[in-house]
Amino acid sequence: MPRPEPISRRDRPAKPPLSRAAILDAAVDVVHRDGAAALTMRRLATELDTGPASLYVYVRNTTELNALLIDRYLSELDLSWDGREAWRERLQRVVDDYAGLLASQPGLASAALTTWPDGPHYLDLLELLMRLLDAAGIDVETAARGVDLLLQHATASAAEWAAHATPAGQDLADLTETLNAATAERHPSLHRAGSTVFTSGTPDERTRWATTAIVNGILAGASEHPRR
Amino acid sequence: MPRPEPISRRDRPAKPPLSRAAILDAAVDVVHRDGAAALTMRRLATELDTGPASLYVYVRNTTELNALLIDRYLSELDLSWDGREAWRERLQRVVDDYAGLLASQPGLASAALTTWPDGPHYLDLLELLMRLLDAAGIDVETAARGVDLLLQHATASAAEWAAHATPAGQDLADLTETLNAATAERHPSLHRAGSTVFTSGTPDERTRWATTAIVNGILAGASEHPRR
DNA sequence: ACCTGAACACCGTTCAAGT
DNA sequence: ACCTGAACACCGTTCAAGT
Repeated sequence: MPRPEPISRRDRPAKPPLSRAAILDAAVDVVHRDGAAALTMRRLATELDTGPASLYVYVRNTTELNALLIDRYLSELDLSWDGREAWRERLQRVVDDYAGLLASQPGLASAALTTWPDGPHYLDLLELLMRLLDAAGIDVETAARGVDLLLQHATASAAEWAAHATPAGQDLADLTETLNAATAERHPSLHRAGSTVFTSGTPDERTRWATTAIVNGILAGASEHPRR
Repeated sequence: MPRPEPISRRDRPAKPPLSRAAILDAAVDVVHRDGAAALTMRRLATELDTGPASLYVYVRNTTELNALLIDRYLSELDLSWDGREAWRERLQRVVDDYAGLLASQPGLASAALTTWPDGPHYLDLLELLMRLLDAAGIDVETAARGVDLLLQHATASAAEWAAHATPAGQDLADLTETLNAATAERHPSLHRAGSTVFTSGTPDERTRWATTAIVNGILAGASEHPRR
């Protein structure tokens, strides 16, 4: 009896050896197909045709996996600045881009909130932001705090945006309903403001407004130490 | 044979009937004893001496549970303002308090990020913030956006703080290490700034700085629409 | 040395069946 | 009508055992 031909490479590609890079590639595939929420150690192991335990040889834990993945996604962003575009415009754009990137895959943002992305592209992002704030005439210490705040804002916005887009999340109607409970007696300011003030405008526009406010705040004497 | 005495109430209190309130009480107990990360539907059911399915009669899902719980915790905060304390000071204090509250129980903050707290005390918080920004001379629409941003900041700060305090989280050393990879060629600004700029100061102090910056940003002509 | 099967200790949510 | 046992479809992580 003839030994059966091995299945051709084309039909069933040879199982590639595991490596950090191979794991990250598979992670990108999973996120692309089923969203970041589907990216679990077990799912990733299935994808790589192995058991979950094998991944732990290359990745310390889920947190580290997420940190690596975000850096990987960051590589798709334009993080250059020729110095000709006004710093304000460039800053607005990179913050928008970063928030958009994190929001593009539900779950990526919430990972970014509890994880410092770790890798060369994240450094590129930090470098760009520091350059822009330096161009704005802001001293290094203040700039570092500003970068922190801007990234926090971008990440949190993306997380909120993503959370309310999932089926388990609440939607805007819930908040409006809550606000309708505001009475003229106990909550006069809210009552006067109406139940839609907190939800007017597009999420995009609201995020841009906030970014502008933060930048203005950094410029407006934020180098002073806050009073207790 | 005499029927055994029923176990006395003192030894084994009568199983109270389920209700939203009873569930929330048990949730507070669980969080108090084992932290917000331990608050799961199953754990809560065990606590209430029933099966997890029973909870779904009173609470739609985990998201709603968290929303209710945060409001419950909010009731412990002082949300009054007599108008004598300067608005800036009062604002700083309530934001600090809110962030502290969310950070006090690991997991509460990350719930708040993806969940609008729902209940009377959350309305009290919104009311106070709107009053304070009104006292600062800010128009209603801008104030609403400002409140949004301030709460986002408080929540995100608490989430970060809590995340890095858990065993699974990264610690500051990781970020410093990442920054050490910045070279004078590719990342001159970072290289110049040094690897500790992003981690200098206490988390508390950094959060206060950011709050001040945001307030200044709201004041500093943030009522203009941002340029595209 | 490198890799992994199987186990441990969990999850949220649903639904058919009981009282 | 109200409640729930049991099941469904998952998790992250560890470690003893295999190649």
